[in-house]
Amino acid sequence: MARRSEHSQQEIKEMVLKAAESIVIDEGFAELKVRKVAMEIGYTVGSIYMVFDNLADLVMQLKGRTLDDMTEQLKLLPKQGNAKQNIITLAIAYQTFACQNFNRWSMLFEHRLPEHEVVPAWYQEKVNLVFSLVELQFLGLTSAANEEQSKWAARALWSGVHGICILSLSGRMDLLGMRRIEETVVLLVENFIKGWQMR
Amino acid sequence: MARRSEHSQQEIKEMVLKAAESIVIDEGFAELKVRKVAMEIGYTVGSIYMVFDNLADLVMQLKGRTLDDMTEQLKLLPKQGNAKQNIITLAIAYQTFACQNFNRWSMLFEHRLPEHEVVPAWYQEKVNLVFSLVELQFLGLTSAANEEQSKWAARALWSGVHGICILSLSGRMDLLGMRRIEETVVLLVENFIKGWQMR
DNA sequence: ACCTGAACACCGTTCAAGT
DNA sequence: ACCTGAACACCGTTCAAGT
Repeated sequence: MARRSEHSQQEIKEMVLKAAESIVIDEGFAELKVRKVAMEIGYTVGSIYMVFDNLADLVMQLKGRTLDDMTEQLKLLPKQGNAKQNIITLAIAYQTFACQNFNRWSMLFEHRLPEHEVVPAWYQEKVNLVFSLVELQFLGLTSAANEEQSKWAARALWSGVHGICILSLSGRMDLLGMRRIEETVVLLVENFIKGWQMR
Repeated sequence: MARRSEHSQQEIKEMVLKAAESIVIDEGFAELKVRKVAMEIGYTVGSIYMVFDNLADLVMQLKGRTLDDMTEQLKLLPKQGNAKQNIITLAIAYQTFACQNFNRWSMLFEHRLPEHEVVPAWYQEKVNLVFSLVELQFLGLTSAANEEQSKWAARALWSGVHGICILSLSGRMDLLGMRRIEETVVLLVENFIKGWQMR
């Protein structure tokens, strides 16, 4: 037994992440088990702990990848001169990503670090990156806006968009269907911006 | 052994809920275990299953109680003629409840029913009750609003307020402190209503 | 050095067996 | 009828032992 060396540590790490990602996508975050991942890649449980501290570590990496995918998708969006339209486009794209990658997206918020554990800086940075895309557009919204206020407004609105996605996609709102959710997102964004611009 | 009959089924049910509630409040939802509850009330694990189908059932009852407490607190709020002010008051009260009852409030959204299980009607009704408080105020906001549109706007905004609470209280936003969160909530509400009223 | 797999502690849930 | 507590299946994690 042991000493196979068929794959480098790096390769195993990648295999684990790929396998774990598939499980989350196909069966949901609740179905992600260390033993299942190990079996999937043809190794035993112990080997997972060679490349990850523990399950929480593995999950954080997965969450990071999900944020990367989301950021990439948001960055691909066509930009126009109209900042307001860009924000609406971003909001719809966020909601679309949440719908189309529901299990991975849910994982971002279902998973909580064990008590008193701090969010790693590299992860927080990825979160900030998403927010910054909206903040950037908010700066282009009105000339007379303080940069700090702009940032603040962007985060308030983006949290709001997120709230609609969370409550809608958890079946906690009865009005359903992606179409309806998208309309709700647009409603929030348009009215908020309207109010913000005439402050 | 067995056959104690010191408490009625109803009494045991109540004892279980009280004990479970304490555990969630003091140690968080993740620390809620059947064995811990049983020990707390001086019974054995099996007895929990006399009065609840399973842990998920027990948790749903707990969540229902939390929603009841929240509704009660929101209903106690002083009402003025000004619908806009009432909505702001409601939003701040929601955020305050979330802060002051963080562990119980988090449980509402951390807990997910096992795959394909439907939310019980009685629970959905309690959720709707919360939403209805905001919807009612939205009807008083402008005379020229379609009732359906009003309801829609109320749910959009309320989801938004919830989003701010979720992201802020999970330490996912760097601007911190309850004060700052409250200001963010007010920012979202005021601008949304401003935009909504001039549509 | 790399990997195994048995072992440990800890879950939710069940149910035969006592009173 | 009420309640026990041992048993089961299933977790994450560790680590002595092999190659």
